[in-house]
Amino acid sequence: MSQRNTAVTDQVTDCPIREVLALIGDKWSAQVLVELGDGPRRFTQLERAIEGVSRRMLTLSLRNLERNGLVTRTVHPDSPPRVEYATTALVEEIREPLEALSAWARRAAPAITEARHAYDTRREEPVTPRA
Amino acid sequence: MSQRNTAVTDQVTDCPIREVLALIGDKWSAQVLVELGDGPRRFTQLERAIEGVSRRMLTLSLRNLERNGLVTRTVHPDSPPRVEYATTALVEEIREPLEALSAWARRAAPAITEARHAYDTRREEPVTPRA
DNA sequence: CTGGATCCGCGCGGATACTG
DNA sequence: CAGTATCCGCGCGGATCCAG
Repeated sequence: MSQRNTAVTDQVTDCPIREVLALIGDKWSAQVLVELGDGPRRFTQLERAIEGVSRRMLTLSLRNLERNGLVTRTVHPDSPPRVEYATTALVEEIREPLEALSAWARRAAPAITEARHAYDTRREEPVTPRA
Repeated sequence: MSQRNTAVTDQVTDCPIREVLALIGDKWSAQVLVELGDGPRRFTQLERAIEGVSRRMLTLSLRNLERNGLVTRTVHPDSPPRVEYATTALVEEIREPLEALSAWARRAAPAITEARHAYDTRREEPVTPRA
């Protein structure tokens, strides 16, 4: 079974939000779901769409999503091989809150940047009074 | 500055959902926000409420949340020291989608467990036909 | 009580090469 | 095209000790 696909998921505690993170909280899975939101995609399409992902990690992410019932994998008996991934009904149920979080991220970005700057400068000044 | 509090956050790509994960996608931050959802809490209260968290990670998580403007830290000049943490208005805006995700996690749990089981057995049988 | 400092293991994830 | 196999660095996070 190569690389243990039970990696991210399985047991956590019993905090629901932790369960969600266990499902899509790794580096690429959430973005995969986003890409699949516009309809089924082939492996290479995903690879190109998701900037910076390696084939290895894309495969692992897709395997996990598939194992947890969030993504389906259908192999078309063509040559060259042709595999399509798609989201399941389970994912539809979280599309909306996920969109809400995305929208919030965009809206809050300036405030967050400012908060970071404020925090950082607030912690630097006491160290180097002048300079 | 000790341990680089820029750990999780800062630059990612430009996928909004990745930004959210960068903010609260680490092991404990989301759960901290959940605990603070019922009102301000002291450090030790959080430590006890969040099963399995170490003082170190709780501190780091709180520092990150504070730095990104999601949590406030107020020190009451008492002896022994008394520090209270609370969520900011920024967090209020995502309480609802976060709740939605939590609710979904609870609802979907059986389906996910079943999907895992189906996937696992489906992958084991071809290996050991009998046994 | 509320942390900070240090040490360290382990697993995520990147790079690369190989395959049906 | 759609993966798999192997190697490996690095950073997350746990354990422990110390401090105001």
